[in-house]
Amino acid sequence: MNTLVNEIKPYEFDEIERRFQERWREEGAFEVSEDKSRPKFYCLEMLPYPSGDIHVGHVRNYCITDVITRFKRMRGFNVLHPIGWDALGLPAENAAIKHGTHPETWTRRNIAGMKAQLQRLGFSYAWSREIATCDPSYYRWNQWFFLKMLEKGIAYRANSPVNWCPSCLTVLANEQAEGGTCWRCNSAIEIRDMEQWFLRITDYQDALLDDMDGLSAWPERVLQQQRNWVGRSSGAEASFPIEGGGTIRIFTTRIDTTYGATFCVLAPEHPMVDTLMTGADQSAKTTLARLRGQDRRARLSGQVEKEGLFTGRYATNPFSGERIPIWVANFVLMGYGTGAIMAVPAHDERDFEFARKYGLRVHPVILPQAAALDGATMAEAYTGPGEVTGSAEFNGLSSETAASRMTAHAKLRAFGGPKTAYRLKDWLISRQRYWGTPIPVVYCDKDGVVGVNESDLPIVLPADAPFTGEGGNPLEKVEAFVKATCPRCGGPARRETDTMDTFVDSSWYFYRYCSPKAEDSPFDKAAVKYWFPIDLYVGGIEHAILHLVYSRFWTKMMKDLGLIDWVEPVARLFPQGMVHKDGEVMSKSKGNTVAPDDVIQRYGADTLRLYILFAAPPELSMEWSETGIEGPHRFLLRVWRVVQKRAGKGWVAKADFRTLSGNGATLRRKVHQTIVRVTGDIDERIHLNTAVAALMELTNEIYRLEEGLRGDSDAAALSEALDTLIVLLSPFAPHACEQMWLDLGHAKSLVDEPWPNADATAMREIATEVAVQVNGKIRARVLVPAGADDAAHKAEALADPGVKAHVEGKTMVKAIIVPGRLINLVVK
RNA sequence: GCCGGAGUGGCGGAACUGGCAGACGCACGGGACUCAAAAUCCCGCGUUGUUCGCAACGUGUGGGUUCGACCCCCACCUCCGGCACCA
Repeated sequence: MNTLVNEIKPYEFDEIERRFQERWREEGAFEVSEDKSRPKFYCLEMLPYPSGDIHVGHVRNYCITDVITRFKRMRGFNVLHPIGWDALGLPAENAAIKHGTHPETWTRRNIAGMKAQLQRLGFSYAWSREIATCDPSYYRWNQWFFLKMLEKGIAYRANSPVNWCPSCLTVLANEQAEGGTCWRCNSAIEIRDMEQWFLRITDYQDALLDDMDGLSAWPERVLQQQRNWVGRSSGAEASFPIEGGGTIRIFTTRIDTTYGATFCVLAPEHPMVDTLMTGADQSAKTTLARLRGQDRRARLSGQVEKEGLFTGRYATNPFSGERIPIWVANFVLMGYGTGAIMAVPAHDERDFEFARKYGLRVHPVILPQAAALDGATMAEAYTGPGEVTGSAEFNGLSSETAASRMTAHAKLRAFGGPKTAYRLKDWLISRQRYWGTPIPVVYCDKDGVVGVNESDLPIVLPADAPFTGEGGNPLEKVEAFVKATCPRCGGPARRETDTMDTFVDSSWYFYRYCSPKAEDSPFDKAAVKYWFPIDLYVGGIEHAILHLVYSRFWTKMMKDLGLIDWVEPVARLFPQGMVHKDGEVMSKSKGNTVAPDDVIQRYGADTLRLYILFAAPPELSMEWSETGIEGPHRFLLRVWRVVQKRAGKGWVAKADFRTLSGNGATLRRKVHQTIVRVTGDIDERIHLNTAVAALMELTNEIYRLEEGLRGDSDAAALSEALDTLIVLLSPFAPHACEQMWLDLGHAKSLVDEPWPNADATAMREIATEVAVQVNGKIRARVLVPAGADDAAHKAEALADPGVKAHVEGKTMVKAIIVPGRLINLVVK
């Protein structure tokens, strides 16, 4: 019978965790107000979609923010750490159709379940600020914003070719149909001409790019993706007169090559094509129809072979006066620039490929490094800069100079001028589905499209819509909803049944957290001014474009509405890595998820938190391993045991550490070095894995030295070590630490315990081990007293027998000495 | 093709500003405790050679700069992410 084992209180994590979770909840431990006496810290995580169950992949996101917020709070910050639910959206409606329930029932049930899961993990949320975007008290402000934007012309209705997902039965924004597939279900997108609601995000395209200069704490890869997405390119426009009347407007980034244009190309969808080809024969018309019918996805990705046809018509190059044929071809896209180009095969790869296929003339006008090019024989286009040739008065200029002179010339002669093209399109926000924010407008026979009165908000989703999955938007079938009166003339009107894209909801939710109960405005201006900007935003990299571009746009738009006076919502963005299992990203659709509940049952929430943070740096993907979790669990048990050995023996007041020596001093040095490491790892670098490693090292050191500690000073050093270990560990494993803190004799909760400062004196070493190199190779390690000068370092090195052997009989060229670290003796 | 990021033991990873490569953990091997097992504790753990003192090699490959390179430069290979017929 081992009596020692019986003396130690067992680590009953389930009981401990539930008890402290209950206490934090009762005390409202993480509720905050706009306390101006302390510096604020707003830490945000991307609000989850209540899909049903969370898996450990989600948990990772919340573990990172939880450690940081608990740490910041202990450092004296007034920390806002809110949570909410991105509760509108398609899966709820699909579930309703499948199971015969209501989307709201499904959503509320999922929220309740997921909330319980999050609480079981002990996350430090300000629960009183919880929001759900499906609450009319939330989405009424979506409607309010919409009315403001409608007034300012930022929201508008237009007929245009839009992306239609035949599986989700709704239109999608450009961003959500990238590559021609639906972002949600991957179905191939169809293009339909429909009248839809748009937000004029293109008004902000330059601001979205230029304001990035202020986003120095955003990862470059995210900025790069957003830059690509906005796709700004500077060039020029020019008109090419058509023989027999009209002009073709083209966009180019290489106006310096205009004298080399040997044909023009229009996109098959270009509005002028039909007119130009009125007289064309049947086979040409058949070809055109085929080009128009080609798979848009394949065309966009360049996987379709270049194909085109001659219209039979000619245009005139406005610079050279040259007569060039007009073609229609599938490689020119209607959605970019003007949908028409001047083709310069000698200096553009695509034009070159097309010209060679159809035997069109290749005419070089740029000389690479003054070498001549032959249009008949060149094997590929020359796309670099060079000296302009064959271009009348522009000959001899560099391509750069020629471009600006020719742009000016075009402007002077009124056939063109400078022009910037963008890839970004306006944000299409209407959706033909029920479970979203109703767009607050009515259609009146007399007044047309009219926004509802602000006093009529919110326009609430009717509870009695039929979810059959057939016959379009369920809202259309609710007579009481559709029937409306015109706010302008009071006559009969039909209510809009389209709802908003759910990305509207998530574009400004982080403002709502500042005053979630505000009733006569989307948020309280003073509260928002106090908390903004968001100091740290943690979430998945998959939102680099969609959510983060929309959010930045929304903030800029709100500034123009006079609601705020800044242009960027997020100071620092931290995209966390994904959790993988069996080499694949963990996800519901892959069926490889691990539920936190099972892990908590076996090891406890504290172990789960520690493991997730220890296994990999937060920004890298981590592989979930069933055996790896044993390490952090054993670590926690080791801490528990060494604490329990001292528990109940009373807290030892700080002794006079100046007399400390031997093991006590060694321990104390380690303690204070650990404070420096853990603080830096959490605060600046967010390298939480190495912070945990440092705490493991400290624990190992306590175990190593514990038995050799003697006397009051040593006891005080041990007491300080245990206290510090628990405080530093508490953001990672808060429940166990709260318990151990009590066991060590403290009365108050750790939640507001001040974070320790390192004592520089304690960290000072008496003597340091210094590496000795001879000609760059390590030959020995010698002990050098702290603060020793170069000569003393050198003397210690030369006294070492191992070093002597490598130096003897040779001439000392020089000695490089890095005090306290390294000595390198260079000999010949 | 273009733009980012990365490549370190059997594995996850560490090395912060050019200064002791492999911290911390997993797995594995050995030992203690035990009737036994689990748990725990201790020791070992890059490769090769070894007279057990050490020695040589070693951070994707090849070169370079430097007293000194995982770190900087040049060329290349591989992997991951993004963009891609954007004129």
